[in-house]
Amino acid sequence: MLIRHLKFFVTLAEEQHFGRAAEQCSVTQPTLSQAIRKLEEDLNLSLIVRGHRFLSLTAEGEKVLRWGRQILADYESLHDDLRGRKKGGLTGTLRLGVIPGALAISLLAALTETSASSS
Amino acid sequence: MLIRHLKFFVTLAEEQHFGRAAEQCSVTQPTLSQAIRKLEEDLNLSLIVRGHRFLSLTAEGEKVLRWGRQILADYESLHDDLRGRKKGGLTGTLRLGVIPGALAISLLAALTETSASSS
DNA sequence: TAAAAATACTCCATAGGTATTTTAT
DNA sequence: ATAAAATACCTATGGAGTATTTTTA
Repeated sequence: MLIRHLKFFVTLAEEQHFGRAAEQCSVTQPTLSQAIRKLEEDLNLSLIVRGHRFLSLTAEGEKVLRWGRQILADYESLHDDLRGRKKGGLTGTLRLGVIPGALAISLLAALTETSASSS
Repeated sequence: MLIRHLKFFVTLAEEQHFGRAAEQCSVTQPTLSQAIRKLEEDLNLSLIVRGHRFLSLTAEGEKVLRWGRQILADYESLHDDLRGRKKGGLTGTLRLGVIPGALAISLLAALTETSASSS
């Protein structure tokens, strides 16, 4: 799976239109269509409710959309980080482990000067 | 960039050894070597300090490692989510924007039932 | 009939394999 | 001599394009 193709999908979800999404990603409409099909194949589910126009995302598509955005955000942050652009504010990622029965929250990673994460 | 190749890189960082990393990823050593080179090319930086053995990660490699782990964690969470496995604890991602001069912290996204994010 | 997405095809980049070489222990 | 990574080479997959078809609004 190409990270690039996640971008196609997220753009499609925003544009609700294959042609406009393709244009925005600087690829042709068949290329974007094929990439979405490939994604569906890889994940073994359907992302889009298709008529002969774009209709909507499936429930699973909505899930994948949230995760796709997350992954793309991480990916873009990486590039910003590597290029030393910090864009004003400090941004980082925390992971919170929550133990439901115990009402305990363990803080697994803290914000560093630039950003940090751990598992 | 293939998400698969990020996995190669993270595994290599853990194993500190091309051969073992390749074996663990179920690919041959040249395949893994080539994939790492391709990553370096894509990102336009060097990830590994190479002698004729694996020596260490570069400083930039360490950065990429952190982000790679983050992206892979997201990717694996997606799969778990799609398959309805929630694995016990709830896990999510928060994004915190910090305004240095003001000592103010704005909470931009909260934890939902499964997980949520926003920008 | 116009617009949107799918289909059919072609081409080329590249992921991945096998075999081999190089070099440092 | 051995082990590790790189290199050379080959094949097959699939990403991306152009042209066309299909369908419905």
